[in-house]
Amino acid sequence: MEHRPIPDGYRSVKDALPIALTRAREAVISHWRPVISARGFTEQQWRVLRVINEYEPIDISTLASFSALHMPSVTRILQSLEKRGYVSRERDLTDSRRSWIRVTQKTRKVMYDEGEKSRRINERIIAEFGESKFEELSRLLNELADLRIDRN
Amino acid sequence: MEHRPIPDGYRSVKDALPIALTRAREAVISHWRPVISARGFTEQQWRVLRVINEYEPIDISTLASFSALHMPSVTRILQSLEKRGYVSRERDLTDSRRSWIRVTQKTRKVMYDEGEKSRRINERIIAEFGESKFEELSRLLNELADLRIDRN
DNA sequence: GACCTCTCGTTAACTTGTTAATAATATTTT
DNA sequence: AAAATATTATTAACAAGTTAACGAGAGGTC
Repeated sequence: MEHRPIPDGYRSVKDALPIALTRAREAVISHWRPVISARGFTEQQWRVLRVINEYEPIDISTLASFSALHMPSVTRILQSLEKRGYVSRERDLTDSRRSWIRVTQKTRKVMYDEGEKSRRINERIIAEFGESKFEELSRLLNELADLRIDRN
Repeated sequence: MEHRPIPDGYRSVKDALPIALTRAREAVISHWRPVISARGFTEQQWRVLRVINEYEPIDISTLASFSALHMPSVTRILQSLEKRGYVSRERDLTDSRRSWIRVTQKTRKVMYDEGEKSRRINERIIAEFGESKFEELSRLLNELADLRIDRN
């Protein structure tokens, strides 16, 4: 593919931040996907299970926020996970709009079984990339995510 | 939401890199989405148009790679854009599996009309975040995306 | 030329992303 | 208390993400 000159004042599309973020995310996830899908979960389902496992009991809005998924996605994911026996829900007694979600024993077993493998994958990525660069990247990403810019 | 202690050796799920990347991406995109959707495009359609506009004529595999989208997505996006008159395609004469994609005059006009606004949004984000941090982040992201780790 | 293999792009099926609307319940206002 | 407003979660509709299969060409190999 030949590269043509870019008009002044423009940065090449390929250097756009969203594309760089997408590529980086894909590079990281690609190491986990085989493990996760071998267990019969999607990446997002796995994320939801990990968040519930860590913070249970948790309500659905908080779950969506912590796992960086939209509410409709979480609704669908929970329906699937509940049907398959990986999570349970319980209506709040004082506010019946709210549900409290928990993982089941079945999930705890899966988490325990995969824990070691996940940790190794994580450590290998960090080691290969460099721990200090990893920390620096995490810092920058969080800072960018928390940026508040007025839209005028 | 109360925070409970995390088992040893585990990093909190919320600190996972994919979630941080997703949040950062959302923070950036949220500034463009209103502008793009006001023009009747999705974020991905817009990305595809920008890539074609910059590299035309371009084949579909290269287009997918440059815009960080999967082939099936690009196929669907091109069908939609072609139907609406924003792109044209032409079969390669020597290899009839391949098509060459170009933008139409209609697209060039839209790009021209939105160019100034896009540039301002971009500059505001960079200014707010800090140009040196922006460059450092871009560097780290590209390096992470290009990491090759063996999967054993 | 017949066969095998590889590549380009599309289709299919299912899950998630995205936005808007909706139902049900809580809270606030008057 | 009645009415207006806000919050929690689900549903709906369409676009894109993901994986696998498929069709149609192109490129070797015999």
